[in-house]
Amino acid sequence: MYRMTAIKETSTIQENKAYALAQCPVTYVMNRIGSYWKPIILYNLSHGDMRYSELKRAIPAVTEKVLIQHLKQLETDQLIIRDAKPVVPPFVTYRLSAAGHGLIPVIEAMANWAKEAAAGQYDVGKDVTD
Amino acid sequence: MYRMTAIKETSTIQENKAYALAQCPVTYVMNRIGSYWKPIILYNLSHGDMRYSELKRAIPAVTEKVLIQHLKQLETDQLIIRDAKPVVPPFVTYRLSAAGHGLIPVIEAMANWAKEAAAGQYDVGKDVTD
DNA sequence: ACAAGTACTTACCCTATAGTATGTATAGAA
DNA sequence: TTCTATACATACTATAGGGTAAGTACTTGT
Repeated sequence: MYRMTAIKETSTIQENKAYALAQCPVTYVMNRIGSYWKPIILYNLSHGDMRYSELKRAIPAVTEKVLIQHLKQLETDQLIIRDAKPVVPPFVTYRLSAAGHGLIPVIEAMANWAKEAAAGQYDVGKDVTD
Repeated sequence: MYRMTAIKETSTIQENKAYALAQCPVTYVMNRIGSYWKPIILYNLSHGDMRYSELKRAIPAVTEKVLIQHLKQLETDQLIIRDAKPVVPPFVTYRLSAAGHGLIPVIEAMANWAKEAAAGQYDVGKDVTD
């Protein structure tokens, strides 16, 4: 059998992931907001509280199942806070928690990069010399 | 049949995604670095050029197939540059492109948040099981 | 009476991604 | 000669996540 690194011989992938997480701070972040939709949801909430239906309309490409699924996960991960008023029809708002607010610089940096890219700042062929 | 919103009646999901992309800058970013491993790869490259084998050792949790797959994709997306010296054994280095460098603030913001969270600044991770 | 709006839930399916395990070319070292 | 290292490639499988469609509870408006 081919000789591999020690960690692959003795550990499962989950254990490898735990190891990588301790070594790399970005890995830690990806385990929190590493899905496709989560940063998009957080981006929308960064402008202020939103009702469930507002989020739905703001992100029409996401299905209801996936949206609610991610909202639940974000709530469990303490990144957002769900506020449900006991009325009919339901009135539920979502907002960023303290930890969620802490992610705004990440989201802002993403938005900035997208705007720079859209403005053609990173054109094909450009290289970096440092 | 249940009455749905206009966009769902007339558009495919791909079209919905394209629509969301035009509306939301974060969506644009997620289409570039939206996988689990890409930000982790970029984080490693942000400290300097790396050979393929160095990346492999730096991120032991990722399999070779997935690593090379993402490197190819990042290269296609103009975020990294592959440099292969015509020697045996092969000597291939990867480095950030201009656009890749532009993403460093995003990666840095992620790393910062992780460090703050690890320092207990957001009181998360205590009652959350990953 | 019945549709409409709200915030979900659930069952089922399907595909994209990830993981496993192997193979390949080349040349110098042992 | 066989081994090792490099930087991949590839076939095959597994699973997690996402998509579709429909249902639920409750009340106000027509």
